Amino acid sequence: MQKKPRDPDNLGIKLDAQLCFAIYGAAHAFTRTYKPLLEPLGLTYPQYLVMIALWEEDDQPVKAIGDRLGLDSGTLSPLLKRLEQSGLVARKRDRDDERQVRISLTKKGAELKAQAAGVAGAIGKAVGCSVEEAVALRDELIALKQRLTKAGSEKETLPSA
Amino acid sequence: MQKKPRDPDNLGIKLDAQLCFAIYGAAHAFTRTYKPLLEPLGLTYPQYLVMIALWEEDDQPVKAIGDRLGLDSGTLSPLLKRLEQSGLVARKRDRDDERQVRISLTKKGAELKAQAAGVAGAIGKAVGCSVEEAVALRDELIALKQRLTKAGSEKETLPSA
DNA sequence: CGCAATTCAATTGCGCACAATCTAATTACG
DNA sequence: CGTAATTAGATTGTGCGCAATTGAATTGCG
Repeated sequence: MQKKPRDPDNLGIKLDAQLCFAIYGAAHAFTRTYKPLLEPLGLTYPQYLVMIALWEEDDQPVKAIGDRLGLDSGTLSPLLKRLEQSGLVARKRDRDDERQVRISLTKKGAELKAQAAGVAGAIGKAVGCSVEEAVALRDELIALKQRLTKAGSEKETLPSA
Repeated sequence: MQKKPRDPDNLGIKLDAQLCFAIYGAAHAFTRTYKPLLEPLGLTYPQYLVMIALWEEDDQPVKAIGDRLGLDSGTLSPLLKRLEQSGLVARKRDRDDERQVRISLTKKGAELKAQAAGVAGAIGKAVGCSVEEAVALRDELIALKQRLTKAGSEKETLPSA
């Protein structure tokens, strides 16, 4: 029985549909898994990602966070205000470049990192795979994202030409 | 040099964070890839998924579509109204069970399927992999989703016990 | 210096996601 | 039969995600 790859450049609508549902479902399953774990911390999933970015490097401008997460100011501005209201971050204009708003962790925000370790542990269980498998999955997702992003821009990110 | 899997049940916050960003980024990259392709059809990505479900099987109740996509009525009700306003679907109460609203394709909605084939082709190129690779990716995503969903419920979906 | 182009952030508007609540219809049970 | 429990769908409120616009600050260039 052959695998009849009769359209190498075309997934076919059936498979395309299945891939659609798969990535869509996986992403939502991920956020749904996180939600109950993050609730005790008072964070949503996107807010958690912002906090991770700040735990990795404190005192970043909005733009840098946006680049890291692939979000624009339309999403980040209100999100950061909520984090500020929660007392986790501070927002202050950069003295040298008044266009920029630098986001920094408050004491409370920095302390939250300890609790986040527990979240990571729970996710490890939920994903139900070894570190090696998690690494492999991470790399595949990154590769998928890069292929999609590359196809989308198709200009600036050319490999060598 | 060993791979020191010192916490087999714990991804570690570093890897957890990376996996977070990876799945988040991949999902968004996917929808961003679809967006310009679906715009000519007048569909958003979630609307496209609903249309796929209806192309596969016409005349479904809202509940069935929700189960297929993992969405509730809070999301689907307004979305379906927009599809109705676009003239792609019709909503009518089931005679036998007046609680149900059955969604069916209009002529226009059914005809749109032909154009969707072109979208699938473009995605095939964007994903930049063979049918076999796409199948593998799909299966991994489905497996990931199931592991996450299983961990979340931890009760009803037990494998055998 | 002076003005145009650029950059950063905020705001607005629309469309998901999802929890919580509500109404109406159906089913189950005594 | 009648009431309780269940089910389907809609509605409300909060929080993303993103395009488009706005406004302020900075940079570039003559």
